[in-house]
This record gives sequence, structure tokens and C-alpha cells, in this order.
Amino acid sequence: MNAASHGLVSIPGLASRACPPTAELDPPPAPTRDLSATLQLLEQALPITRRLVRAGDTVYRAGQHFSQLHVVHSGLFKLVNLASDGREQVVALSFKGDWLGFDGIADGRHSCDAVALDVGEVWTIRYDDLLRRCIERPALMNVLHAAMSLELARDRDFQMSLCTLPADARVAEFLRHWVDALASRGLRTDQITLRMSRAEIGSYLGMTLESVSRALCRLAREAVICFPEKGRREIHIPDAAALGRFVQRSLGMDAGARVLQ
Amino acid sequence: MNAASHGLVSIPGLASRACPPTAELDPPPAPTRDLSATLQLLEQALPITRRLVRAGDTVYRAGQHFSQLHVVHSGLFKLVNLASDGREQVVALSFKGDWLGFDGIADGRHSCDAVALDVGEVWTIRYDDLLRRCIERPALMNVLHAAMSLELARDRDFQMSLCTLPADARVAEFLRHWVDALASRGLRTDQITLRMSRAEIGSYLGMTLESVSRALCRLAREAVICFPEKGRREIHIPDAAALGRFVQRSLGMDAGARVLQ
DNA sequence: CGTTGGGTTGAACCCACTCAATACGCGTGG
DNA sequence: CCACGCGTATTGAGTGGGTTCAACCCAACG
Repeated sequence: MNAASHGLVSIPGLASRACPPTAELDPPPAPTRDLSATLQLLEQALPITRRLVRAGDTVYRAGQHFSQLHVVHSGLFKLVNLASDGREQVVALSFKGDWLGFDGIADGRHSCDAVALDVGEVWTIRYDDLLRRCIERPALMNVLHAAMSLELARDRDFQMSLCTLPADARVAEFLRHWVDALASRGLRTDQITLRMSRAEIGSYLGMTLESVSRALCRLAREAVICFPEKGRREIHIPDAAALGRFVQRSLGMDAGARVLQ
Repeated sequence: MNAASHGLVSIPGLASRACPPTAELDPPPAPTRDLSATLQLLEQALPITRRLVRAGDTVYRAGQHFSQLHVVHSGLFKLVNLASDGREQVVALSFKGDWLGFDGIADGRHSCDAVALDVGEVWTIRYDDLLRRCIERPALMNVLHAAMSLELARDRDFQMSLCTLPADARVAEFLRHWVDALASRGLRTDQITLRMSRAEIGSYLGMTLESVSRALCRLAREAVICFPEKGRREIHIPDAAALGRFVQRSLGMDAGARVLQ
């Protein structure tokens, strides 16, 4: 939403948002421009446990004792928040390079489930190991803080989308973010495979699965997307910018309503 | 929502959520149970700039260069997220003990406005100072991480409220969180003074100001709250638990709809 | 006084939800 | 091979909660 993610899409390698804040400290924090550098940094500084997962595997569960963090090395993960009254919702998606587990630091237990949506690999590190290494290598601390900060900023951008966009635009934004996520990781963006059911997408976007279905059909009817295969989870996106235009158009209909002041 | 914030309210001093995660490290992290301890820790470890603010003052603005963090020492602040297309939304409220500015770490500029809603005081520290001290005093690092983690977890709980609760319940939840915030800081919880207009509340809760007004009237009609004074921003809350019951009741009407699976 | 900003209230509309029927893809087993 | 079941997706019809638009009230203030 802010900074890079809006406007023109797909300047590849703009994972730069996770880059050095205050630009100097004892060992000048390595310009962690891309995540491969971040992963290298972790790898050489810390004992890492690699774990392969398949769709449905959980990395951690709400309520579990927190002791380690995870970095997505491949695959796709959802975070499912649970309320004490039984409500649950998909509150975030994590792609390669994203961290999992920050929610557990505050009170020593996780408050979400982290579930794999596809085969993938996570790199797991002990939190106390990480803290120790952070002290020795401030660059590591920068990476960690940047990751948490980025997550915070993204959550808020997303929250704004939830509140200010009508259902169709919300789905378009959702796809746009997905495409952005792929683009910033250097992957192809003309084609995405949703690893989620309509119900999961609906949960994430705060709408029913029927509304998701209708929104996708409408997007297809307007040729913003199309379904190439027989499976309805494959989505072809001829022009990523068209998604953004669609969002703006549907805001325009409301005459810019919903902005405060 | 998770952990302490749900269920029975007002065990005073349960700012404990911001407490030690991995419970040992070189200097065993001081049991930062309450925020006064946190504030002390900051005060003795770092050069701090105190700043008094009045309603409407901004602590920082979206787009500004990030170099410092702030801790709310008194007063109330809103974070306003701005999209490049002009949309804006109140995305968070900050009470005493909360931090301001995390959103700027990732890319070196802030992505929100932080605006005072009342007279208050913020303690400002340079981020690079903080990093340096974190290296010397791991307890500080714990406090910092816990604060960021807590913010993340709260945002997600709130996001779930936005998506799963009908308008009336959203307002009730909003008040409940406010009361919780006061309770956990040892303040009186039977009376709260909204420092926000209906429009601001609506922005925060993803609804129109008219809906906020109607919801408050309905809550008053059901005697969950009442307006003592002539000013409509003073709200008396005879029984804090009644707010929670109201929320649960309105979920029940939907027959538990909206939960996934 | 008139003006201005915030809050309340009413009436009409509409988007998204609910409920229900139908269709599709896929694995299983007769 | 088809039959069957099951999970998932699509589509339609009807409803309702929340929005929109409007009028109105009230307090503060010049």
C-alpha cells in the first residue's frame, strides 16, 4: 500500500523494504537487500533446523509454548487466529522469506496456528540462540526488527483494504498482493496457483465463500483474470496493473467515500 | 482475544503479557511485569527526550524519515494509515506504555501518522541508541521484542473482530478493549472518555459514523452503557463484563456463522 | 444572533449474506 | 467402465444489515 507496494508492480527484487534502517552501527549492517542475503546471514550465524512440510502440516499451534522462530524457505503458509469463543480466521499469508512465530514472543505462547498450504520448507532457529547472536552481530538484529516491522506495516495496509474496499475490490487487491509477493521474490507473476479454498480466501478477506466466487467470476468476466485450466485454483493474470486499476475503479464508484475527514 | 484479554476483565496489572519470553539470558531479564519497570529500564539505560503534546499534535508523519521510537507516557494516540490513493484509516490506538514508530523500522520511513488525541507525554529515544543499548543489556531487547510482538498479536485479534463481528458487537468490543486497556494499567474502568469523534471511531471500526452512533444508542438502550453527562463522549460502563456478554450474544444470533470449517 | 462542527434520527437503497439447488472433479469400489 | 459419494465451486433468489442521503438538534463560539 505505502511505498513500493502500490502503483506500478513488479520491479523485481524489491524485497528492499526489508533493508537497513539506521544505516550504521558497529559492523555496518550488510545491505540485506534480498532475502537470499538474509538467509545466508542466518545460515552462517546460527544453528538452523530445516524441516520439510506438506499441505496441512502445522509449524506451530496457538497455545503452544514459544521458543523458536521460523523462516519460510519455500512454500506457502497461513496464520490462523483463534478466539476463545471458537471463532477463527486466516489473518495472514507467508511466502518465501517471511518469518513465522513473532506472535509468540510477547507472552511466551503462540496465539495463532501456522499451517502449510503446500509442500515447502521452513528453517527453524531457537529464539534464545538468535538473541545471543543478535548481540554479537547487530546486522542480524536489524534483519529481525525489519522483518517484524514489515509484518506490522503490511498487516495495517491489509486492515485498511478490509475496511475501505468493497468485496470485489478486496479480492482484486488480494490477487494484487499475491502477485506483488511473487514479483518481489523474482517469480513469474502472470500465473498464480491459489493454494486455498474459496472458504479460506473468504475467511482471510472477511467475506463468504460465495462472495469470493462471485468476485472471481466478475473479474474473469471483465478479463482482468482468467481461468486457464479446468481446476478453478489456477489463475492467469494477463496484466497485473489491471488489478490495481480495477481496485481504483471500484473506489471511484463510491465517489471516494469512506475516507475520513 | 487470546490469553488474558478475553474472559474476565480487570485483573489489575496484567500488562504481564509484555513479559519475559525465553526466561534466561546472560543477565536474567528483569521481570518486566509492569510498564513502570519498563519505563525505569529505559530511563536508566538511555538518553530520553520527553515531549508534551496536545490534542492534534503529531508525533510523526507518514513518509517522514525514521530514526526514533516513542513510548507513550500519558495520553492517547491514534495511528492513521495512508494509502497512496488518498484513502486513510485509523488503524490503531495507543495508550500509556505502548510504543510508537515500529512501522518505520523496515524501510526507514514511517507509514502512518501518529497523532495525539489528548494532552499527553511521549518519551522519545533514538533507535540507534536503543540498538546499542540492546547489545549491552539483553533485557532491553526483550522488552522491545515483546512490545512489537504484542502489537502484532493485538492487531490480528482486532482484525478478526473487524471481520467476524456485526457492527453493534464491533462497537461493544471496541469499548471492551478500551476498558481492558485501562484495567491493565490500573486505571478506573467504570467510566471512559472517548477522545474521538464518531467519524474517527467509525474509521477505526470500518463503519460509518451513523452506524457508530446507532450502535452506541442501542448499547445504551440495553443498559450496557449509559451517557451520564450532556457530552456524548463520556461513557459510563456499569458492568464491564456485560460488554463481553453483548458481543457473545450477537455472535449467537448468527448461529456461530462466519467461522471457517 | 448566525455559524459551524458534532451527534442523532429517519427513510430508501443496495451490497453482501443466507439458503438452496446445481455442477464439477476426483477417488473408490462395484 | 460407470456408479456413487464427497468435497469444492458456481449460480440463483430472497433477505437484511449497514450505507447513503437528508433533516434536525445541540453546544460552542465569534
